[in-house]
Amino acid sequence: MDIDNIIDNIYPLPEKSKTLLKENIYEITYPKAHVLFKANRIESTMYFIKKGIVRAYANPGDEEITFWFGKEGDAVISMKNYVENQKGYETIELLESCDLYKLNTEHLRKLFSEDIHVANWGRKFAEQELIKVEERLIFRQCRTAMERYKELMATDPELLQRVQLGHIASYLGMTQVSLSRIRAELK
Amino acid sequence: MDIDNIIDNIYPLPEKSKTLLKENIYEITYPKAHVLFKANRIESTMYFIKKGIVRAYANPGDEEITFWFGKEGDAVISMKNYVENQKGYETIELLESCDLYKLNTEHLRKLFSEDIHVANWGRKFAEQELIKVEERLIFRQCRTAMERYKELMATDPELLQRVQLGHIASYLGMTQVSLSRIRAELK
DNA sequence: TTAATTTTTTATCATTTGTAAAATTTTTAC
DNA sequence: GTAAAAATTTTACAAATGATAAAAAATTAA
Repeated sequence: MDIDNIIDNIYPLPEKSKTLLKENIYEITYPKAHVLFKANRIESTMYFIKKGIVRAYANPGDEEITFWFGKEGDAVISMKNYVENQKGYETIELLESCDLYKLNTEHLRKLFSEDIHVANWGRKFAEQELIKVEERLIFRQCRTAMERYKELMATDPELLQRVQLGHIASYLGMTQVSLSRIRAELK
Repeated sequence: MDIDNIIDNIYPLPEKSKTLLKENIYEITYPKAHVLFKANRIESTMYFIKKGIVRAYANPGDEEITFWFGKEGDAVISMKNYVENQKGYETIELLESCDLYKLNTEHLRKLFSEDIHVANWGRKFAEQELIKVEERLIFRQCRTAMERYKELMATDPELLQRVQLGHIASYLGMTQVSLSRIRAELK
């Protein structure tokens, strides 16, 4: 998905504001397994995914907890980084080789304070992410592991094709063994 | 917590913008059990809590899923309502008699398009909510029911004093019986 | 206060999920 | 293509959690 579509899907910008925003964006390609954000670091970048798929995981203790997948059209940010300019709690790695649009968040913040259209674009962006996260939170609360898997199959079957099951299991809040058992039961 | 503090904690506004925003806000008190938002309705209000505590739940009728508690200083919105002007999925009810600040979201949207400071205030508001929701999402993923309960005790012990355990259990993704068992074990 | 209602706890048993280890399949590197 | 590594599935068993019912405790209302 190209950058004009990504920007306009969030909130259509007048040409002048869009130009200002795009001045600050360039394309870059990274190989599979590249790490975009490391936990406990302050970064001032964000990305949009032109092509590919990535995952975010937190690591409280030792056990990786995958809590997000991003694919074509999605924004990739480290939340604390983006919002508060503080150390992020997540690591984000590429699950496939990816074509990305990269932008500098300090520059973006400057535009927020100078251009009301970009400010509202940033507002819409946060609001849309907010809805997505809250819906995932509620969905996650759904009863059984089986129901959570079925729900994912229904809403995002593509994910199951593109991401290895260990990560899916973590994302769904169960062990890989549990997921495997559930899949066997559904055959 | 009074409205000036609530507004400024989100993002300090210049006096003129703050006046515009506050023109649109008034105080109101409702008794315990009053419902602020009903699921499947379009509303154009939001609230800030001056005093009291509320909960949001999805699935009214069927099995209620409590996914949020709000208390002094928190904003109360129905997400789909606020962001997309569409039917909300949650019901929000007062768990105590509450003093609230009420405002109209259509008026707020108008200010977003007219005043860059208010637009950035709205952006900051969404961003801060976003961090809170994502942190809850990750926290919810904590392995065992026991761990989730301990985590809540550590991060928000006050909640356990003010909210009945049935709601807490739902919030933590377990049955009330399970929660009771865990509490007994910890004595 | 007493009675009624709601909330919490306790007990039992069934089911689900986790742990560990081995077997199988798939992917990667040479 | 083959060997090594990684990912997935399977199995057996243990632990955690859920469902249900009923008792105890706490709260609310008359």
